[in-house]
Amino acid sequence: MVNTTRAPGTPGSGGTVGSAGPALRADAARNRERVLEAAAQVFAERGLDATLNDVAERAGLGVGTVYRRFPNKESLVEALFADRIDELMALAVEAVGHPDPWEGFVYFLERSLARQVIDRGLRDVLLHSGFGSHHVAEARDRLTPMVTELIERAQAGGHLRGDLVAMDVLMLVKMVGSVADYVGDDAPELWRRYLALLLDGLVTDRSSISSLGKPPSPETVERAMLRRE
Amino acid sequence: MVNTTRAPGTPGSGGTVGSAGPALRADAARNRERVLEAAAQVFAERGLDATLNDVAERAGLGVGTVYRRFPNKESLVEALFADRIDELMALAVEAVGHPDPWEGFVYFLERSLARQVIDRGLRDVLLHSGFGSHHVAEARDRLTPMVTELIERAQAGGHLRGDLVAMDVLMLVKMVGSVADYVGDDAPELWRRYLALLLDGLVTDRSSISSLGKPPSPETVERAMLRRE
DNA sequence: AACCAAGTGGAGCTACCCACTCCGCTTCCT
DNA sequence: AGGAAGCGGAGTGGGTAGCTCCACTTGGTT
Repeated sequence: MVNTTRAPGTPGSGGTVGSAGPALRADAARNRERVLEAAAQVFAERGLDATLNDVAERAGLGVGTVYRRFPNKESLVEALFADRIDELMALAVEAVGHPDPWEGFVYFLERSLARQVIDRGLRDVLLHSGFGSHHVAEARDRLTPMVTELIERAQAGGHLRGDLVAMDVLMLVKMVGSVADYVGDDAPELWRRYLALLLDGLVTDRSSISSLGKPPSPETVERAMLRRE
Repeated sequence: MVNTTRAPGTPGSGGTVGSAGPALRADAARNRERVLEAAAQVFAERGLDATLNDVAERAGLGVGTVYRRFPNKESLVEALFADRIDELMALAVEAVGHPDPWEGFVYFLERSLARQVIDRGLRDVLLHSGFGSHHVAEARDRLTPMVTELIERAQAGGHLRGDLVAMDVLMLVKMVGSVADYVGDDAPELWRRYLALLLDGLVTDRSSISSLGKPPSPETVERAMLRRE
């Protein structure tokens, strides 16, 4: 969902846009929304490599219009993903509050990965930096203590192996992410198979071995390998 | 392997090719070797994105010299990685011959990943296609039955979970690969930690839980996230 | 209804990158 | 000594992506 709450012309709206100014004309405000929606779609599908021309085309507008609202690509990306990142934080808070520590841990991994799989742009923002690295780094710093607590609770509960640390979680997310999304309609849930495998490596209690979904077809694997990710 | 377009010729010294055409001049043959060595280094360090200018510079030669021996980038890449791929096949054969089926399976994963970690170019060739995709696809087809046997033996031995298939192995390699190499001198063996985690998810017998190495530092993770891979 | 600042489109500018070529000069080898 | 093979590396061509410019349109105010 696009953040529509920011008044177009209010001073310091995005934090990035310097100029305070009069309110936007009605059509301009409408187009601003269109740009944000189009950007959300395009970046979700193709990642941050998509150009602002792509975004403009999707929005049915000219590039100039896009650049009139957002001084450059980075500011658009930031406007889009700032709240996405906050949502991840909320997810962590929610997970920490889960009655079962292990379930909370799994819940966090599963849900945050699901978001990244849906939204390739989000994965790019989180895992490949470049854009908004300031925001992301800051988010990471806020997130780390939460993850640490998530881990420690699950370890105290006896379900999670003791030698896992918060930093590992990021790496695990990256691993599963590397195997996610390739496949579009083909095998969109394949990543869950490998998350399950990983979780079975994390759990202390082997009696409850995960059941994996359908294995990938050779064609799916072929396609996965072709992606430079 | 192709030699040239304009100047036919084959190395007298190389022994890699049996072919038609006059022998290379002594200095030319020497330079050809230099090019190959430089290419091996540069591609190993920076992956296939490295340019032939980079290779030439590393070799202490001009680009023209590189292109005199190899008509284009692809032919150089192919000359370099054809036998690397064959080595992987040999590895699989060796692994299948291992007395302990589970150890054979682990051996294969561990060794082939170790190669890819050392050689970023090899990872690119195997996992991101583009170059030599014909060769790679063919190699994959030859490799698949070997991996299947590897898996089935380990499953028959009771060590490997039954729901794993050959295609999974490629995906697992990709996953671990995504987390490998970033780190240069920093934490070159970090990938083993995550391979161990995965293996613990693959094994049926939980009594032998792996001991992980040192966890990554925040700086290491930071750096890992910055890489677009 | 008239006016004009705000807004728009999209061709095109700029800057960059990389695979590859060209050609005057050098080196090997007979 | 002669000439073919080889060499260096500036330059070319082609592609891409971020961004600008400005003639034209539109919204909203008077």
